[in-house]
Amino acid sequence: MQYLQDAMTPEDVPEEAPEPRNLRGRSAAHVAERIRDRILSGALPPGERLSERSLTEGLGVTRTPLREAFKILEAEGLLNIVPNRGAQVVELSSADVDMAMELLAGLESVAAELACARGTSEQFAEVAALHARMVACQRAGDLVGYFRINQNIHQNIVDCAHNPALSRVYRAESARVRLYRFAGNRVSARWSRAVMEHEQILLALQQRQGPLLRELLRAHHLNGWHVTRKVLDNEVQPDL
Amino acid sequence: MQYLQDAMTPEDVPEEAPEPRNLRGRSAAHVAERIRDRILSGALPPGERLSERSLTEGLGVTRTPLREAFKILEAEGLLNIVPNRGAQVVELSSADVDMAMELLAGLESVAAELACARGTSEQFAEVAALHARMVACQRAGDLVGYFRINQNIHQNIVDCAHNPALSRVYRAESARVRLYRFAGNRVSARWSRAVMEHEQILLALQQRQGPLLRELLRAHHLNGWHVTRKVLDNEVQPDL
DNA sequence: ATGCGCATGATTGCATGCAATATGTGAAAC
DNA sequence: GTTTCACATATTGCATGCAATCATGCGCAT
Repeated sequence: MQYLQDAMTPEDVPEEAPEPRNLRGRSAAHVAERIRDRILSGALPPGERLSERSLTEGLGVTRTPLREAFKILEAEGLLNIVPNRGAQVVELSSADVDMAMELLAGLESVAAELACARGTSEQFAEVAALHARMVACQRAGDLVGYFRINQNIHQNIVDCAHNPALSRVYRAESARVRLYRFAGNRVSARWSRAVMEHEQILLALQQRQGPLLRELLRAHHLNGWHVTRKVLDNEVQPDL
Repeated sequence: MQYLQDAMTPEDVPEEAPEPRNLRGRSAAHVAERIRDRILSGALPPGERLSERSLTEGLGVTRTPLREAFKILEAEGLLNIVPNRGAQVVELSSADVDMAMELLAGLESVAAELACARGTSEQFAEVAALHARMVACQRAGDLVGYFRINQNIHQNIVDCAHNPALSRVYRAESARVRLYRFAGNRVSARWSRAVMEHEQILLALQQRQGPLLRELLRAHHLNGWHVTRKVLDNEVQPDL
């Protein structure tokens, strides 16, 4: 299955918090974060085999914390570890992504009603501001910025539900399919429609119309994923 | 926060598949499974500190795979690892469990419509059979059996959605709160009502009435969790 | 040419050792 | 009696070494 090479650029990786000089006790987490960023940015593409030797040299740690990081990333669903044959970046089938998208849509629909019930107007304003920035990216033809902010908007809506467990699961599952997810946006016919849908979504959120928001998000997801799926299956030529 | 000491007895842990005699390459996963079982059975209670020494002796492995297992369980949300101070079983606050229950209810409501759309009648029969066994446990006063089968029924309904990602997330989140979740069932006044609700749920599932099933599951969850919460907060004396 | 078997080097899995940090204990000061 | 500090002990973090497994290349038979 195809995937989007450049869903995320290096600038997309938030610059890490000023690390404690000595990261004793945090090596594995630190390494996992570095590798996770490389996977999510596409620098380590699906199917890529991760050799312990090259990564220890690249990251300046020894094999023990590296192997611990592998276990973390495997638990997150980003790596497969095959005994005696090392780790490789998970490759998702079209069916896998279908299922993940269905789950994400479900999580968003759950979040919708909670967000309308509990989101603060500050949070809604934040979403609105992101939307404005996304439209600016669209106008400027900045695909990468558009993707990033789009992703951000959806996460922000989920966060409006004020349920950390929901936010955490959404974030993790979203990350798993990130590379596959946004290829549909390469079809620019979809762009303007997606922006319109987002405007409706924003309105429903601000007016706290939970059931409506739920349906809008569900429809938005289905629309977007339909297009994306066709691109991934090479039925439609992307505009690049 | 209180939790249920005996939500699961050792017999509850499915006897492991006949392991390959040599588990090279599977040590960490094996160890993680053993520790996970101990946490879910309550043998390792929330807050318990896990010393590497005692676990290596108890499990017959060395520290390297044990520490890898710790990382896996931390990623699953079952352990906290504090640098230089080892691992301990996660303790959830009342608010944490609230949020997790809200998420579980949401996941079930998403599953409901999918299950009605895609579940096979064999799967529905399986759920019905589990329900019958659960009622038998209720009549026999077998609390532990009742808890286990109840949990099983809910997982089975989710599995009817035929979405592996959804099933996986539901299983993981369900495990995280298992010890806290079923204390409400210790109030036997709740038992008969819960069984009645289950009968309605089963009916809606068999008749593939998605929206109805969704509402029934949501109500079932809210009812059950309300009672459980009061027990955990010591507002109601359990019947034990 | 093609496929198979085997030797050899590379890679992984895990045990162990050493350094850094935390913890426990008792003596001294107040 | 309580508190504080120093030291001894225990525990954790990570580097490294050895054994098991895998991958690669070559010779040999077909």
